[in-house]
Amino acid sequence: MAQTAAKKPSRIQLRNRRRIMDAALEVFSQHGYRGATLDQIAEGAGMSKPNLIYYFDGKEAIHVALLNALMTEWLAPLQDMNPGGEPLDEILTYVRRKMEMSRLYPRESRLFANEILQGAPRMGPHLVSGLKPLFDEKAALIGRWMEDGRLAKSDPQQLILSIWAITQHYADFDAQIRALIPDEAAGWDAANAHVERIFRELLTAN
Amino acid sequence: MAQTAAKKPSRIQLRNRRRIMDAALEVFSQHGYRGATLDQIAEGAGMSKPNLIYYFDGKEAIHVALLNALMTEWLAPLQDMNPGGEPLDEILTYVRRKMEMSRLYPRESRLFANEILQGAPRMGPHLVSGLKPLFDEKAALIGRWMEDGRLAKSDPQQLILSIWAITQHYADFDAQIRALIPDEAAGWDAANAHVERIFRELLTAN
DNA sequence: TCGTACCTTTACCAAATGGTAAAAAACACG
DNA sequence: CGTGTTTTTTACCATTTGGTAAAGGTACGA
Repeated sequence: MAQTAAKKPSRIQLRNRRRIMDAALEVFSQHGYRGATLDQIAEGAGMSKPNLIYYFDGKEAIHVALLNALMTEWLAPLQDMNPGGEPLDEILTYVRRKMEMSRLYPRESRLFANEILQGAPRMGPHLVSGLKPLFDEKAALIGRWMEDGRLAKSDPQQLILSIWAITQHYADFDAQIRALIPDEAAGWDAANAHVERIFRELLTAN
Repeated sequence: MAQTAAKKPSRIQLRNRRRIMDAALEVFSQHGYRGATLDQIAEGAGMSKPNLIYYFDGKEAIHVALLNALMTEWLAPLQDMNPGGEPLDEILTYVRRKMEMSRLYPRESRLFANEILQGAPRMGPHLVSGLKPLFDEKAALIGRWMEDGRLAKSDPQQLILSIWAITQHYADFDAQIRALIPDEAAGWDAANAHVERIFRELLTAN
């Protein structure tokens, strides 16, 4: 049972698992859970299907492993929002980092979007146990900043949602955006400027 | 060939096609294209699978029919943005109508999101031929309003994108939102207020 | 009421898909 | 080397799934 991994993982194991996760991210993010096939993932990972199964208990196990790994990295920018910092800076920095993630890691964003779109069937608990505490903590922090008059008042929870909505949109709806704005040149610059402007105006309203 | 529909569709045909589209919307929006099965749709429509195929040429034909129907209704609010109206009102009305659509027709929003997420494989042409002209027209309109000093200046294309991002997020990421903000009571009121505030601040910035 | 066109069901099918069994190959290491 | 363990391959399999063939019902105008 390579999966239980109570022992030390061998070099080969490490390499192949990484390959699998990589290929799986590609396939799952592009086709969704049910649209992805083990054959596609196996081909992407450069190994046979039974060999996949040797490293992961099955299709669902791969997907869950991906989501788990994703969750951790994904939350870092929010986690880094510093209660001791300058409120506007902290939030705009968060916004910028989210934009950067959408630009650099669109597959991860789409994997997540796919899962949520379908009702988070393999992630519901994770949302509540992993994301919600952080969400509540940071919403409370922002709320305090607003109370202290360091930011224009608005609904902190809604604020976070709208940051997610706008920033992730650039990754998730990339196909649409490219169809509507074919000019790729200043694409990300215009997007970054606009998004920053939105939240700056909102948070510094008189 | 019931599908070519060069004749008058009978009562039964009308009724059954509507049933199928309804069931298909439910299934496709929840599971994505490949995750949906004809059996599920057939069951939802209350008929046998071969009977489905009698009314539509196949799985893909149903999906395409859905997307086509969706496109038309979906564009109405943007189409209604009136060049003769008061700019801020026109845009905020558009925002409100989009929020209303997310609240009332989340399945349609998710169907669309699913298709875009996967690269718009069955919709690419439609985006360019149907959506892009309208997008360009309205972006130009908003641009003129800004030039005339009737709205705070920003990037009109990005503005429209951000309206879509935020409003559709409430439908597409509903599962996440409900996990994070279980209090359903003032959910839509808070969302509506926040979203309106965002765009009001942006468009009336000094 | 009869015929015809429309609608529905029953019985299938080929391909795809997630997964298994077991033998063969590669490897680690004393 | 030789031997026990890890990794990979080959050959399958049961189920699911999109779709078809063809016969049986049903509505409805003449």
